[in-house]
Amino acid sequence: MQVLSRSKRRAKPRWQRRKEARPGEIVAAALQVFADHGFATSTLEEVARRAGVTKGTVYLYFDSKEALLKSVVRETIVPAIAQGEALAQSFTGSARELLTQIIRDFWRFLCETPASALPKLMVAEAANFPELARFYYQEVVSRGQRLIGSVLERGIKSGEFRSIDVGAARRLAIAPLLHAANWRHSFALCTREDFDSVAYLNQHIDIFLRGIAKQPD
Amino acid sequence: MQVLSRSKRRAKPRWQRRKEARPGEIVAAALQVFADHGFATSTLEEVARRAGVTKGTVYLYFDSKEALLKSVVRETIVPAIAQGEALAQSFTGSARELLTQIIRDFWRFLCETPASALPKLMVAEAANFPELARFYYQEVVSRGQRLIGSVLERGIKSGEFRSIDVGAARRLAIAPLLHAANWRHSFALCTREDFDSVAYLNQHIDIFLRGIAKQPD
Amino acid sequence: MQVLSRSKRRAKPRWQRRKEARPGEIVAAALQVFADHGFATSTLEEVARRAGVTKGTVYLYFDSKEALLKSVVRETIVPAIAQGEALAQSFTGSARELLTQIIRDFWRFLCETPASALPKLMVAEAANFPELARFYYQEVVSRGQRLIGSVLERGIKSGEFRSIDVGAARRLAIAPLLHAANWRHSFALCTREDFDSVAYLNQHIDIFLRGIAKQPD
Amino acid sequence: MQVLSRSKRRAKPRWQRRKEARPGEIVAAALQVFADHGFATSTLEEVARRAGVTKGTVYLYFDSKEALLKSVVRETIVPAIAQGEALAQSFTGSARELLTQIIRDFWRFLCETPASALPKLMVAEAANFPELARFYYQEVVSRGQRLIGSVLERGIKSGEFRSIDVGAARRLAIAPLLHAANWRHSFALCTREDFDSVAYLNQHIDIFLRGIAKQPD
DNA sequence: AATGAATGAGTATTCATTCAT
DNA sequence: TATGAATGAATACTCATTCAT
Repeated sequence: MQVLSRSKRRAKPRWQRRKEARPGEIVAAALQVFADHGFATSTLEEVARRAGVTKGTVYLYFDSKEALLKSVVRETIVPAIAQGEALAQSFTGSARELLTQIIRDFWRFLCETPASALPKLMVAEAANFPELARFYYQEVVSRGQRLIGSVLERGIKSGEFRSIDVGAARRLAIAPLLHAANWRHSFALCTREDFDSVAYLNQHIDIFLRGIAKQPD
Repeated sequence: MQVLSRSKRRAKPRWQRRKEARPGEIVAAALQVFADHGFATSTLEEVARRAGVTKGTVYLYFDSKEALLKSVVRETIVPAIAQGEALAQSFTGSARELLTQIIRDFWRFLCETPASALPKLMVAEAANFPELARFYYQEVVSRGQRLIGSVLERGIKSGEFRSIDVGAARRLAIAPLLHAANWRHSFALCTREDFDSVAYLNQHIDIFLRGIAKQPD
Repeated sequence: MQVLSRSKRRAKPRWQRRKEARPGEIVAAALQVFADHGFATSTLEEVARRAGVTKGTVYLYFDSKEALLKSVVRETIVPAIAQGEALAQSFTGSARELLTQIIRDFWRFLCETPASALPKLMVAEAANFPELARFYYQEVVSRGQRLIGSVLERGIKSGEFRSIDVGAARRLAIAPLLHAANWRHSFALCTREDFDSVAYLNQHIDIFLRGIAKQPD
Repeated sequence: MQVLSRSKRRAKPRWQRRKEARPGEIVAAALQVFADHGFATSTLEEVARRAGVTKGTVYLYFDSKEALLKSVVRETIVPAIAQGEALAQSFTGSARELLTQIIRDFWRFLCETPASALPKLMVAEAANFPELARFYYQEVVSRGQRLIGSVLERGIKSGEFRSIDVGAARRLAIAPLLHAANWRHSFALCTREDFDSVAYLNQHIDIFLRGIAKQPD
């Protein structure tokens, strides 16, 4: 009797209780799916399938499709910016080196993690979800701009950089990276043209640093 | 008598017959609507309303929502690239001046016409409409890259520019413009932060030209 | 001046005034189209195209799609029944010969004219257009039944036929013809199986006459 | 407390979960609705309503309206033909008796089950759905014809029947039954004329058997 | 008399969301 | 906790019908 009931309970559990692991898996799946099709075109069915659960389960952890998107944005971004800020605080070398470092870190983050899809997603959905856009703007864009801006100012003060318009330049430092991330999630899918990302990044850093340098190399 | 003649020359006919004007108006309306909500979220109802017609009329001129998107892309883009190419051919000044000119022209096109929404649209929908993406890539992106690339090479030959990686640099010349266009159609909607586009463009040209210059200014 | 205005008026008349011919052509086209796709699935666009006019012209002569169907039924059927009735009145031979003649005439009418599509059409649409069905029932079905019935009764009186149930038998005389017409407009389209209609008709007449004959042949 | 428990065991749950029962109910409802209005004119809304579900539920079980029609045809027909074939195999009496039996069985099937709508449906939609028509032709019409044909041949060999054209005669044996089924779903709806189906069937069997008999009764 | 551009009501289909199991 | 059957609102698309030309 015992044995039977045991084998019944254990042989094939209809589902697993994994309260802790689920949300993260679902968010990861959602990021992928949203990246592939865009938010509106993605179905929760596919998100669920990729997370290895069913539609209903998604609603166990997220209130709505939009809430899921918010979580995707939040969770994918949170770890990234703070790291850059910490680096800037503790860094002792030249502004030039710091800027290079930050750009490379951001690049690695953008290229080597699934986060590369976020810029595309946010640009596409900002108009549809203003609140989310504002959150992203404040927690990511704005902080990122301040970070880059502070480094530029540090370099101007130290005499490494020319006295440039920091408000514009901090955007210019990042724009090529966002462009590359967008590319990867759009035209890269339909061309075999190679985007040599290492050369591209080096070129950007090289041109940008020369462009803002006080003394020519 | 009065009544009859009155009803006969009605003050406002229910609709007008404007075969030539319609398609253009619908495309223009569609560009706006798609720019605002993205393709998937836009309804043909709203496109029609904004074009001053009814849904049925849209289908008189376009086979499907997707076909409408294609027309939007085609008609908004075609006139732009050719103009740049013509300029490059006829230009007699320095590469530096030509590059500046092309970037400014492109900027004006991107900022002062509704075309500014296209980069966002294409990045968002490329994965969903590979054929359209390929068209855009070939007719716009690729031609634009070749154009910029040829100017860079001209400058390298003439000794104005350093011997840079043209494949990467031609992207870097444009990336900030695309970034600004995307910004305008996303975060600009939910921040009051001013994006001083004139300063931004000048700064980009300045930094980029210094960055690729052979002799420091 | 005169010449010019003349050549203008005559060179290419935008359309022809053919008030008399149009309705018939449209009805004929409609019968074909309805026969091919059924009533609901047919579009007035196609009817018009096949009649060599445009949609608007159809509405010049017919109030609605349904009215067009009515005209199709009326015009295709009216000439047929009366002819049979006339034959019966003037016929002087045996009932057997008369029945054979009527069946063969009806068969020819059903096989050699576009009318063969009508039984299918009426069966399919009777529920949707009760008034039309009633009209068809009264003007075609009922009259046809009475005609056949009278011939059968004539034969019973004359001792050629057994004393059969005329109400049923008059249907049985016609059913195989209707079946063949339906076949032609349905399964015949998707099978290469040959339907030898001559043998089929002869067989029917042969079996039916033997079946109702008083004296075996 | 009361309120809570009340709301908890609600008297009537908004819907029931009946995965097994649904498809059959929907198919049954669809057959009725299609029979009433024809395929094109029927709405899934009405099918759903008659099945006691909502539109969405129909799509849970059937891919499209057309797929639903296919299921209707398949499920309504499958059980019918095989029964006749089995009878023919095991039957030991005369061909005459067997033929009578098969015709009566088919008649009962056609009159006492919802299947009576199928001939009308198939004739009406064959042109629009050739693949479905082919399926129906092969699985129903063709098998039915072979069945009747084999009985006729058996009777010819045994000397019960004359040496008739079997290809035509097997159709003639069935045509009156199909005609009656069509009648029921068309003109029967708009006439009060009584179709005495028992007398009709008996008359058909009587006439047909006499018509093919070798020796007159 | 004829056209065909414009309309707008109607419907199949999808999918986020709910909830009985 | 997990499922997935059931819902119903939303929308692309069609086409009979109208009417300005």
